[in-house]
Amino acid sequence: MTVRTRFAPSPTGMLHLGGARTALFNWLWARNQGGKFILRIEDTDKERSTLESVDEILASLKWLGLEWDEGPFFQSQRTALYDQKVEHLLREGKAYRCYCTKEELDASRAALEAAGKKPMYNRACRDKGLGDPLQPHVVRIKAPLTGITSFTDSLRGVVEFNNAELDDFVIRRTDGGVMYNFVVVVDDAEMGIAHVIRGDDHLANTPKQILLYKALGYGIPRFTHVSMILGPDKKRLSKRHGAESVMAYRDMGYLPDAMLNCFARMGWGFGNQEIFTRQELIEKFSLDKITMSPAVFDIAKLDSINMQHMKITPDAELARLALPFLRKTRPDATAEKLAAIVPLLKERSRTLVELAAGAEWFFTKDVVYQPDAAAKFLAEKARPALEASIAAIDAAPVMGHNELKGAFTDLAAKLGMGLKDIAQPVRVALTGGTVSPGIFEMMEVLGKEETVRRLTAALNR
RNA sequence: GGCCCCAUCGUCUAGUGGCCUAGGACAUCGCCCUCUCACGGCGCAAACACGGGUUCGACUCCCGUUGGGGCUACCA
Repeated sequence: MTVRTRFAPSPTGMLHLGGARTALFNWLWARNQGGKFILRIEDTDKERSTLESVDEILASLKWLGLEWDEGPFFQSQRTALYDQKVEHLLREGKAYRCYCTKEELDASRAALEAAGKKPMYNRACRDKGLGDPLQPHVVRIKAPLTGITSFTDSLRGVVEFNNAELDDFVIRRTDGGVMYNFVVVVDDAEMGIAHVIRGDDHLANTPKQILLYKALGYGIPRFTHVSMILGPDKKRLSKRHGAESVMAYRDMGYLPDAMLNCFARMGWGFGNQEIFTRQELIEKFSLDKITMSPAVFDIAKLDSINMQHMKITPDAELARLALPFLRKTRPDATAEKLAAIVPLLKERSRTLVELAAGAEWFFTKDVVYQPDAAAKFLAEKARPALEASIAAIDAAPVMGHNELKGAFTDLAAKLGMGLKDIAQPVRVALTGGTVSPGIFEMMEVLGKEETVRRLTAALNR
């Protein structure tokens, strides 16, 4: 039987890091097992669900490359199925209509709480018969009062809950809308999801869902509850912690594969390996190596992983990915030109944003000198070095960085100065700043004419 | 409050009773390389939350405490 997993976000906001990791684990397991990955949008909350969120979530998954095989299915379009299932439960006496008002419920709950008890529904309507379907009502599940509901989590083993803890929870609202715990069961069962992988915030919901699986006559799936991702303060990652949406990381210049690698390493390990390609992740992923304790997201680690991935990304591909960032300041830049200098940049950039920033010097026509840099390295005393550099380049038979370095080393010796006494003025002349790739590599890609032009301009400024 | 889950360096983790003098990675610090910044190389510092058991032997198993997280809605 083919493995079918699903990711079922509710469109009430952006796709955040935790959700993306859950999606990744589902996707990885499906891919690893040669199964199907299904996308389902849980938009049963009419109040909070938005179309913008749907678009954002879809775009995020696409950017990450977590392509789904079926869907997206929208629960808002499957109400007929849910109603049919609710009626079925009602007919079988496994659910009942409840006519209690909000006020009655609140009062009852408050009383229980005051008495130090769990604020559950008092089950006032449980044994009143089915009642009038035309009167405003909710439908509640008739949960067992005693006994134990247990299930096996593939990471934690058997987890047990006392049925006395379970409530006669609402499965359909007064307005006819169905509730999460109900639809998730109907859909997972109807969609053939035999393996539910989700956040462990759903662990305590699971017994309720088991009740429903049984009441509806469905087989119980295998559950794997993955721990949450926390912020630096060990609280669940949220807006407070700054960037939490996947798209924010795209905009900060991180690679999709690096994001996946980072997500995977939070809560999953494969020996001491740190860097995984997408393909390796698929091949090596297994549910039993998932860790149970929550992980704190560390952007410094992401930076490091991203740099590693940039190094293994082909230059042309990296240029294509970085181009949009560079275009913000250099609209005339092309991927071809950028690709030529990517080798000089990829080793010293943690993100595409840094890479694009590091490429500025190549695309500028007139070098803009940073005041401090110019004052320090383009002062009058730099004139001999600069003039000698121009002469050396003019005389250079080839503009290869190795040859140039040799020529400049000889030059420095002849002038009785260190290479750095020449290099820094040249660097500032070439780029306007003091931080850049190696000057000889830059000269090589700039070419003799442009190199001399920039050095001359610095001399005549 | 009740119920459930979790607990190894600052962070992510390896570790499934002896292989642990607890390994790796990131970050930090130091050194080397060096035309700047990085990369890279080498190195220092850094953890089994606590208390009881079980066992010849516990990071590993059990119980408790503490800490953190989650659920407890006509949210998902």
